[in-house]
Amino acid sequence: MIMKSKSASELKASIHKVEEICKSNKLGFTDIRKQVFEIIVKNKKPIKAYEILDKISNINNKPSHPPTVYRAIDFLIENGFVHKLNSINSFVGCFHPKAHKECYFLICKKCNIYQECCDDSLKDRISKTAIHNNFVISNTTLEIEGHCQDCSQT
Amino acid sequence: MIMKSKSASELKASIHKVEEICKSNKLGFTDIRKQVFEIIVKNKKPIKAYEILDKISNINNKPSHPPTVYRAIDFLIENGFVHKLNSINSFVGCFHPKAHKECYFLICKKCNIYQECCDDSLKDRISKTAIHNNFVISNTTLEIEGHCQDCSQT
DNA sequence: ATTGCAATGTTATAACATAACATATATATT
DNA sequence: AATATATATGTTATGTTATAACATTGCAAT
Repeated sequence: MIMKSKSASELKASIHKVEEICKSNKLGFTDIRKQVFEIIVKNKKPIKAYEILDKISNINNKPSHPPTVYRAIDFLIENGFVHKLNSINSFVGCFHPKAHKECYFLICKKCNIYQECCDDSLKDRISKTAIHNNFVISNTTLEIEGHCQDCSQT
Repeated sequence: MIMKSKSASELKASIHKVEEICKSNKLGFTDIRKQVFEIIVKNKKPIKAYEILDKISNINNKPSHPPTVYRAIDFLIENGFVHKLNSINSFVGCFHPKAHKECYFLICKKCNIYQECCDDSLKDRISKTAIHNNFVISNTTLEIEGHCQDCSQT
């Protein structure tokens, strides 16, 4: 399943869902965590930590510091609300928080828009590959860089 | 196909093969590039840029600088002789230079040994996923982190 | 020999991330 | 309510990873 960008309503739903999950799991969805989460999910492209830092500083009219942002990001990743794209040191919101641990991404080098792609057969193959090697997976990074349809048709 | 570590002869063969490829493609396999390549392939684990920097400095008995190492790494990656593991900011030699563009990796968090894993059916699935999304791949990062067989049996 | 090009040297700094410790805020316990 | 405990945040400093920019070298082609 593929989505290219979130609509306003999807966005709201996404934020609401995370709030619910936090409430029912007694996770502190504090102001900063909420701010960071919203900044990430509202951004159309993967966003970098220091971009988040700037935005947070603006929102609160006072300079924030890197640890503040990175701690919030850690919390959000740990709970499956956002993902890190290692190949571009950037962060994206998860489309299906708690629905899965692993996400796979298509990242367009030109427009930078990403697509979260949770292909079951792909997931299955990766899992089989691990089993075949007696390997116990804790975390998978699959980032496919290239050009999306729009950007290929130059 | 999976390999856990290179034997001494595999190592030699690997270095020789790269030399041959460079010769026949008129690529300048200069001293520094060769040094960096050997450091990477001889290392049992993925190695970091600044570790390479230290080793280069020692070998040549004079301090080298980051750009020297990063340029050599760029050259080696461009030509498919080494890979970068984005999830751990480290570099590994490629077992099959020029035989393929993409490699997939199992990375043990405990012993740090990696396995290069060129599973065709996995390759195939990734390719199908891209096609299904009208996405043209230029580069794929698949890094599976977890525990290898030895380290699981604690 | 001089021009052009590829590679390297060198200095500085940008970009990304965390350690360590202080302070505050919330929650639970008595 | 007072105290203890844990969780979260503030703050300073620094560690780690990577590149920009420009100077220099060495070699090859005309």
